[in-house]
Amino acid sequence: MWRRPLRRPIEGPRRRRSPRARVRHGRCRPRRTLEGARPRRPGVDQARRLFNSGERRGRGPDAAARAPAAGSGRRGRVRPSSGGDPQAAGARRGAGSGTGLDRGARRAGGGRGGGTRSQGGHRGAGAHREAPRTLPLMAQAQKITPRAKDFSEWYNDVVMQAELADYSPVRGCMVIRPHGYRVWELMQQALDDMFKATGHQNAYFPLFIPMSFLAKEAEHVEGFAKEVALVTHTRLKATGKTGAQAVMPDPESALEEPLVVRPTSETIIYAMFAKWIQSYRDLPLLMNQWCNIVRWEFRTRLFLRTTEFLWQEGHTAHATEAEAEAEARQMLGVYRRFQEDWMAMPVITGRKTESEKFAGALRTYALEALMQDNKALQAGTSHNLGQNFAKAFNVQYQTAAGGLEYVWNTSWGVSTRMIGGLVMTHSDDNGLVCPPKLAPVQVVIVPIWKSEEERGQVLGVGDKVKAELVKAGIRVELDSRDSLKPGAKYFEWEAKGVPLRLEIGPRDVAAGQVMTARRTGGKTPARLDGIGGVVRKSLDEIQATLLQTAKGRREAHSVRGVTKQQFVEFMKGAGGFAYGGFCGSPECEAQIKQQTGATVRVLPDPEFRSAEAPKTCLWCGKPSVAEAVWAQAY
RNA sequence: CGGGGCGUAGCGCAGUCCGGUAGCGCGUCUGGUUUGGGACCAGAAGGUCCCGGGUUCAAAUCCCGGCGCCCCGACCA
Repeated sequence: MWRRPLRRPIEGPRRRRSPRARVRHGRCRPRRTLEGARPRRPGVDQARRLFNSGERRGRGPDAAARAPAAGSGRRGRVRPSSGGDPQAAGARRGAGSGTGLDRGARRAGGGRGGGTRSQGGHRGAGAHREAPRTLPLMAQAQKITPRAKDFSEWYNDVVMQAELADYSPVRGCMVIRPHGYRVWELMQQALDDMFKATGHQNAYFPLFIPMSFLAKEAEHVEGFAKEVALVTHTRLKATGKTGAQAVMPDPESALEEPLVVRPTSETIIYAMFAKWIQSYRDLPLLMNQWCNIVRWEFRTRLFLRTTEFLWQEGHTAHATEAEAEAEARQMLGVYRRFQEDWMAMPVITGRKTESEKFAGALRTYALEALMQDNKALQAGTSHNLGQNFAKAFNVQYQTAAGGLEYVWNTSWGVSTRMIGGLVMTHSDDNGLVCPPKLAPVQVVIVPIWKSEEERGQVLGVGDKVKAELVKAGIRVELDSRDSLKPGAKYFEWEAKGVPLRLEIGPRDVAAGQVMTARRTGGKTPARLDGIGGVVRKSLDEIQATLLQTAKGRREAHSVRGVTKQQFVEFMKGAGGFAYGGFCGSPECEAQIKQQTGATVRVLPDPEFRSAEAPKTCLWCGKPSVAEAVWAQAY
């Protein structure tokens, strides 16, 4: 260490740390994360954060897409320390995995970056942490906070330990790690195939949009004004100072018109459509782009809401309103199919109310899923934009009859936020549970041996099994690391969500079988011959089971025909989806939000409506104009 | 913008009140023994104690000033 030279004292007896302790606020706005720290209780757990969750919804409609962020938060997980509770056996979490994660998150001491955080709250307590107890200290690898204890913290733990993402030094922005990015790639591939099958083509439009473009559609600008990032200069200039002040934007490089970093691309895309569309023969124009988006969010959460996130935005132009409406509905259906068949996440589809629709749209349709904490997550949106943008950007076409008409547009999108939905729909206290169709690793083979001879045997069998599964098109890993015991590998792969594990030990080799263990529970032996078929079948069953389980849970947390009083209690209690009549007035909507925290998630499509249409508004008692589904939302 | 708290090894923290040249757990690296649900022993590496000034023979510790982060509220919704 070292100290520095010093001199004079001032002194005063002050206790505590002095300087720092104060914060400066100034900017401090709460941003992202939420979690707070929580006092830990002695001994057992230590740090944990809590946070509340974030409730905030997104702005507009498309909010769905937004993701969260990270930056904030969290701190690290708990780590070992004291004895943890010995949870039941299985409960503990995998060690290996943790490793990387957490750490990163919190970043370096400097603190700066984003990381870390959190600790703050806790502090004080010296008490906690007790001395290392002898027990199974080892085992204390980090655990995942149980869902029942703190859902938000559990979510962060799962994301971090599954190595889906990590906090970055950039506030509000996260890093999607390889395992998480693979999930996104699998999602992209499935969706892209569906988009192509419905006639759409991919293209790529600029990240930067002239600020004036946003202003062309009044409602649209207003919807995004508070969260756009601007590029105002084109170069830096050395100041001669050191540290963070060493460079500054060169005043002489200021742009005459700032560029907006796209919060969505309607404006730039329709500006191009105006150029490409001349006649009715050019319609419909069906396009999609996969890209990143920036929306300056304060409170961010990993995947659910981050300043920058990845998504896909489809944009189409049609000759008639009916065609545009059909397109918007069709894509909503595509999303639903994807979310149910691939993500195994049941959704309710429907229309958004005026106050929740996308800024600039005529109508917004959305998909809403119920998470395990009984809060709704908007998982995707599809908009019928009417002629709003066509008029703003002058997108006209000549009709067969020779007239000139404005086109009808649609836009629809889903984002990396779906990964957050995937996590909150299926995962458990042992970590991520990933539906087979989207699992980066669908099967992991864990060999078990004592002697070198056995090692050679089980690895030999493992290689053969792996080859057979690869041939069957299954994503499989053979974990032959010899630095970890089999049990440690189980925890690690469970945390990462691998649906099926095959254990191969000397006894199995002798018996010509392998032991199969499902992430969703249950271990059974399987013959080596025909293992490919057995695995395929198991994966299909797991996929189906996850959807059924999620559906059952959603229905168990949905209520219909409740009175106003019951509704209030429902929202105050466990929460979930509440179906009921709605008078359509923004006042009722606002009051409900204020008094219960719930909002209208959607005015459900026919298939989700109650057998008997509600006659009166569940809140004010006036005649109902539409049935609505309320819930507290992300 | 108000309130509160925090910044020490990759991560979690102790040490700060009462100045004496930095410690614990986990993780990491080596070697050996292990391996059917988170291994053990031994050894090792790893820190500009957020930054800048000041006081003092001596500063993680005291004083002043910055920066950064977290939580609550506000805002948003």
